[in-house]
Amino acid sequence: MARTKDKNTEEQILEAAKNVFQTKGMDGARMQEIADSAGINKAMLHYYYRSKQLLFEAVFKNAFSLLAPQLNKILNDASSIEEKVRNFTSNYITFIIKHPYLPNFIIQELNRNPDFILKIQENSTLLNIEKFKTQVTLEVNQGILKPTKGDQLFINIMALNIFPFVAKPLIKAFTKEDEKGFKTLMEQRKTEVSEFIINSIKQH
Amino acid sequence: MARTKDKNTEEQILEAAKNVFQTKGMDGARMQEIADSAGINKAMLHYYYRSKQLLFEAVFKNAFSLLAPQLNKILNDASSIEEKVRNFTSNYITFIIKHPYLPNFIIQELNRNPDFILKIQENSTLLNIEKFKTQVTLEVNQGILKPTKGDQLFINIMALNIFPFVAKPLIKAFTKEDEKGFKTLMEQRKTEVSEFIINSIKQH
DNA sequence: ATCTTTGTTAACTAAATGGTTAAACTACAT
DNA sequence: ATGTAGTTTAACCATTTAGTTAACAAAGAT
Repeated sequence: MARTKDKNTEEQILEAAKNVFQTKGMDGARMQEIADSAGINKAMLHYYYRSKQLLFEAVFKNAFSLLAPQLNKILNDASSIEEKVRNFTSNYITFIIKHPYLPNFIIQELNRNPDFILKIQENSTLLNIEKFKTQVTLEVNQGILKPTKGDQLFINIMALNIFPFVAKPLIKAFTKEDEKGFKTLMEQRKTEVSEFIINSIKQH
Repeated sequence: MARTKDKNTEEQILEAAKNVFQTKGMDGARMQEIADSAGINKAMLHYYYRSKQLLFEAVFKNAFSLLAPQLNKILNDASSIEEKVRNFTSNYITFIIKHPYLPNFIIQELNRNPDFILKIQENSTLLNIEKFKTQVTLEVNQGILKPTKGDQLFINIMALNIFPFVAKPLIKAFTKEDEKGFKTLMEQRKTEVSEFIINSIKQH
């Protein structure tokens, strides 16, 4: 019985591969587990994607292209720094609660193989903080912000938004919160984090 | 020729295992590579540590026991929140520059197997932020700090200090800095981060 | 109807990998 | 010098794993 289901096999594989790679990583993932999870024969993985490496790259690019527009908002839209911080923080945390394994997956795999970032930089022109830095300098000169280094501010925004999800097990251990308590903390952060940042950089 | 060198074999293995596990992770590490790196026969790994799992756990506990005193400073010493933030930030960044793979290793492996944290919680009484939270509440009531949630402040301090090292490849890509430029950014952060935090929470 | 292309499977292969074993070597106590 | 306990090695083993193959099924195209 040929699987003439609504979804085509190639997409089923990608979906299954996403789940396995994002939870186990490249080294921990097994082709057999991906096949089982997709409900198909292992040979199909190679039929559609040739090798584990290529299947992994398909998953990775997919993940990154999901994340990129989120980051783009803070780098390249027209609003003020304060608005950007507020919007980004709220949107990003909402986004990650929907895709909990994403940031950890990307960071882990980039550390394993930093060359991956080169492949990504070819495909997307973003990943450039120059515009953001210029805007920070401008708002500092206009007296809107206290003296602030654009690159450090960018790092701080990323850190405050992304880190809690990456270090989730650590944070749960320290705060003694369960899954529900952790989620509450993260919901709080949608506004807490932007207040924290704005408080620090806004000229009063 | 028996290796009657100054360092005993067991320590040589642990040192080699540390290097391999911390860069490749549990799944990516190979026992043969650890043996080669230690300059000894693979059977010795099992002679001294029985299994890959146990060798890994020895490395992990070692890594964590190196990190714990750092975190302890901010949780359990007697200074004010402002002093704690300043000292911790400067000390922690210095510490991590010396042990660059450590935070990523711990975070990656805790995500792979969150139960590890249980084993650690048995051995060390630390990992408790209650004292820190009480102190924050106290300083808020004394009018030293603006209204601030202790647990969120703790997360923010961790995030700002640890994240840049965990996400190093991403940050290098965004800021277009090379290794040297990255290190300069991190050196700046020894004071930048504490200013950023103090600015945000201190009552003026 | 049958030929061809595409999709799918079970069985197989070669290499890698964690772990074992039996023999050999070292140092030291007697 | 010899026995003994601890240490080290080369060779081996069983299993896992990514990848291949050859045969088979489905569905259009002619």
